[in-house]
Amino acid sequence: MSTSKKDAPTDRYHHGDLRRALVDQALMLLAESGDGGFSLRELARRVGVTANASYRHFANKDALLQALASEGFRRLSAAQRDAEAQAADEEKLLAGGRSYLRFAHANPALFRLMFSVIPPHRRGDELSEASQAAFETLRQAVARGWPGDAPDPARVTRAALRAWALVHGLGQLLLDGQLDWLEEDPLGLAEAVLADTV
Amino acid sequence: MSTSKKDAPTDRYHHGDLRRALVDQALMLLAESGDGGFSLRELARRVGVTANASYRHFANKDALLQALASEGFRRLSAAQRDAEAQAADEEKLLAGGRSYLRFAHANPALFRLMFSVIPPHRRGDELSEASQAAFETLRQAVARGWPGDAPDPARVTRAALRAWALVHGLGQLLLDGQLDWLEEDPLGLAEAVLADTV
DNA sequence: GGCTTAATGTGTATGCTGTGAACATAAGAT
DNA sequence: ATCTTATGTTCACAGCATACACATTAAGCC
Repeated sequence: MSTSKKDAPTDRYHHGDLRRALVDQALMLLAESGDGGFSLRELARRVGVTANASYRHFANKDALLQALASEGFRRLSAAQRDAEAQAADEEKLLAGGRSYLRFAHANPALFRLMFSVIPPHRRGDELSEASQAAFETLRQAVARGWPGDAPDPARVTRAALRAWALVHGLGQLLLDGQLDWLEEDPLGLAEAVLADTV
Repeated sequence: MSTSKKDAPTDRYHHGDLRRALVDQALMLLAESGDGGFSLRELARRVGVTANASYRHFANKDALLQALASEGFRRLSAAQRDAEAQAADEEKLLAGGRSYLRFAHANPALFRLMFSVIPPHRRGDELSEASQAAFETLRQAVARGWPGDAPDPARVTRAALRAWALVHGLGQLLLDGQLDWLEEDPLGLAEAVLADTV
């Protein structure tokens, strides 16, 4: 790694790997600004490049956001699988739910981007694939935690939906600050409510 | 009611009741545009007034949105109370939950405005009051549906939170189009999942 | 009726945004 | 060395929220 593209990223006309730099900085900018205060121009400013440079790598702002959301779904799934792997059998589902809440809490703007800003019918291929994989992760967790055996697929989906709605609702209330006035630790409260019911 | 302000609202320099006209049109514009495509300028255009005229009645865009959100909470509470009043005793809670889902489904942008766009810590007095009253409506519904007697207030709050999270999560998934790929009728699906669990 | 004053709407301007088109520069192939 | 293609820059435009000075009207007082 001496003369390759990795080194000397400073003030050359060509950036080296602008696409990756944009995505990386965008994730940080998103974390700071909430997804309202996120602008392509500010992003370009941070990366040290002209506002329009990004258009060589992303068709428009939405395409950039889709790349970020896809990354988010991959990380969320990974976090879920990790959490489930480290939990005892009968607590795997709960552990997965907890990881969902923690992900939302740690990446509020990204979470909103993934679920609310870009609705499913506007998702491109990469994002569609990533999000469906994430739901499949949830579905399998529910299927594995099933009490009896030979679960009917439709019933599993229904149960997965129920679990998702609960954990997603808690996440939304948490992110929207709707639990703030109740206790000192909103995340703890959300996890407690989750543990009550799952 | 002949020569009073109610008549002849056309092309006078003074509008008559611009504030109300702004709020009314804003609710319609919100319903059309989703809350992204909502601009003060477009609103003013519709009401037939200059873009800046609104600043005589609302300090800024946010103040207008707060007025809309307040109206939303009042309507949501009213819908809940109506639904509960018309349901049998042991179905009141479920009926309330259903009305929550229907409200979300019928007023998606307003729903998002109420819960996500304006977080609690930025709510002004009017909005704070309206939203707290709405939560109180939910809490009381949960308290009245309690199986045993003499429920501990803290337990009631906790149960209310759980119910809220479920119904709110379903509402969010519904509005975000996350249930669209599963069935033909997303609202029906959400209501079915709700009925399974409450 | 006529005057004063406060309420309300208009015009103009600023700085932000996303994005299109023409141009400039760098890197690679021949 | 020259041509091509990928990549970044400049300039331009329209839409946005919003601030400030001004015009117009309605309401209160004599």
